[in-house]
Amino acid sequence: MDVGVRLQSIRKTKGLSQRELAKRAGVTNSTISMIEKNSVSPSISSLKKVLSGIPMSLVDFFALDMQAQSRTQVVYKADELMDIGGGSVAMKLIGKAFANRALSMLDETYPPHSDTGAEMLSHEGEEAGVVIEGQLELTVGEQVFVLECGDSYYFPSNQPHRFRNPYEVPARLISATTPANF
Amino acid sequence: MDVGVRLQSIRKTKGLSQRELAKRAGVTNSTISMIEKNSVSPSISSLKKVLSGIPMSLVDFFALDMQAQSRTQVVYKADELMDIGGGSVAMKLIGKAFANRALSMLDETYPPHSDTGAEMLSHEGEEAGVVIEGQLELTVGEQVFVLECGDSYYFPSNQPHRFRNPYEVPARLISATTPANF
DNA sequence: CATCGCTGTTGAAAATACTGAACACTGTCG
DNA sequence: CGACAGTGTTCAGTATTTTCAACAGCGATG
Repeated sequence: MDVGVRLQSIRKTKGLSQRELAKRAGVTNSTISMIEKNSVSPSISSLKKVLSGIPMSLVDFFALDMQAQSRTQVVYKADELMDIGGGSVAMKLIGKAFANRALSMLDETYPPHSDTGAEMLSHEGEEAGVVIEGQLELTVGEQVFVLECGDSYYFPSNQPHRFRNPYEVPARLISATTPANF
Repeated sequence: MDVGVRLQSIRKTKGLSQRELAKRAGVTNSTISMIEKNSVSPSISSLKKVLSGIPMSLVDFFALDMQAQSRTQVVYKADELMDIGGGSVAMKLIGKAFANRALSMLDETYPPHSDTGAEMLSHEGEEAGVVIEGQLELTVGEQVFVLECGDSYYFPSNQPHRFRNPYEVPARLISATTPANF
C-alpha cells in the first residue's frame, strides 16, 4: 500500500497544490511533499490533519486501498431472468445457470401496495440493495426506513426484516444476498 | 475519535496482552502502552505494524468509528455512499459502515468511453450485476458481450474480466461480489 | 514469605517525523 | 529579457515517537 501515491492522486483530483492543501490542513508544504514521496510515514494525527484539508476521513482514505487489488453462461438478457417471485412481488434471479452460487442477486419489482409478508424474514448471511425506481419501506428489527430512489441498505440477514411498497407507484430494487438462498 | 481506546478494546477482545501483541506486531510493549494511553499519535507505519499482529486492516480499524457512531447503520442515502472510484469510473460502495462485510455491492457509473482498464481484472470469488442505465461492454475470458439496459451477468471472478463503455451515453451498473473485495 | 511469571507503566537515549527557510523550476505578464 | 507568482524539493534544526531497560503491582506456586 502506498500512502504517498494515494494522497497525491487525491490531492490532484481535488485540484489542490501542496501548499494550498497544507494551508487548509494547518501543516507545512514540506510535510505534504515528504509524505507524497514516501520519505516519511506520517503520524495518524498529521495524516488526519492533512485529510481534513481535503476533506476526507481516514476510513475513506484507507478504503481506497482495496480497490488497488481490482462454460457457463455469463450474460443474461433482461427477459431471460428466472422469475422466482411467489406472491405479488416479482423477483428475478440473476445467473440462473450458475450452480452452487455464493451470491443471490435479484432484480425485484414491488407493485403498489405489495409486501414480502407480515411475518418478518430472517436467515443466515448478509444482504444489501439499492432502490433504482420508486420508493420502498424497509423494516429491520424495530426500525422502519423509507428508501428513496438511489438509497441503499446493508444489514445482517438474521435481523428480522421486511420490504413493503405502500405507495402508488411500482418500486424496483436490486438486491444481493450471501450466502445464496436460492 | 480515540485511537488508544479503540486499540485497547480490540486487543482485549482478542485476549492479548500488550507484550503479546507487541511481539506479534514486531514493536515493543511500551509503544503499545503509549498508544493506548494516547500519549502519542502513532505513525501510519507503526499503527499498521501493530494492527498486523491482531490482525486487522487500517480500513477496518478506522471503520469501527462509523459503526460505533451509528450503531450499525442500515440505510444509506444516495449521497452518502462512499465513492471508491479510482479512475474515470465512479464506484459507490453500499454499506460502508459495515465492517468485515461478506459482500461488496457497488453502484457504478461509467461515463462515455470509460473503462476498468486495459489489463483484465481477476480475483477470488463470484460476481454478478445488472445494467440499469445505458449499455456496457463486458469481456470475460475470450468472450465479449454487450449488455443492454436490464441485462445481467454472473461469473466466477477468477476469470479475467473487464468493463468498458464505448458508447456516447453514461452507463450505470449495480454489481455485487462475494467475498467482499472492498 | 520468596520467587516466578505475568501484567502495564515510565524514564533516558535513539530514531523518526515535522517545521521553516532556502532552492530550482515553470509559465505569465509587462 | 526581467520580475513575479506559482509549482515541488531539500536540508538543518526542532519536536515527536520508539526503543531499551528498569520499575511496581498482581496472582500462583513452591
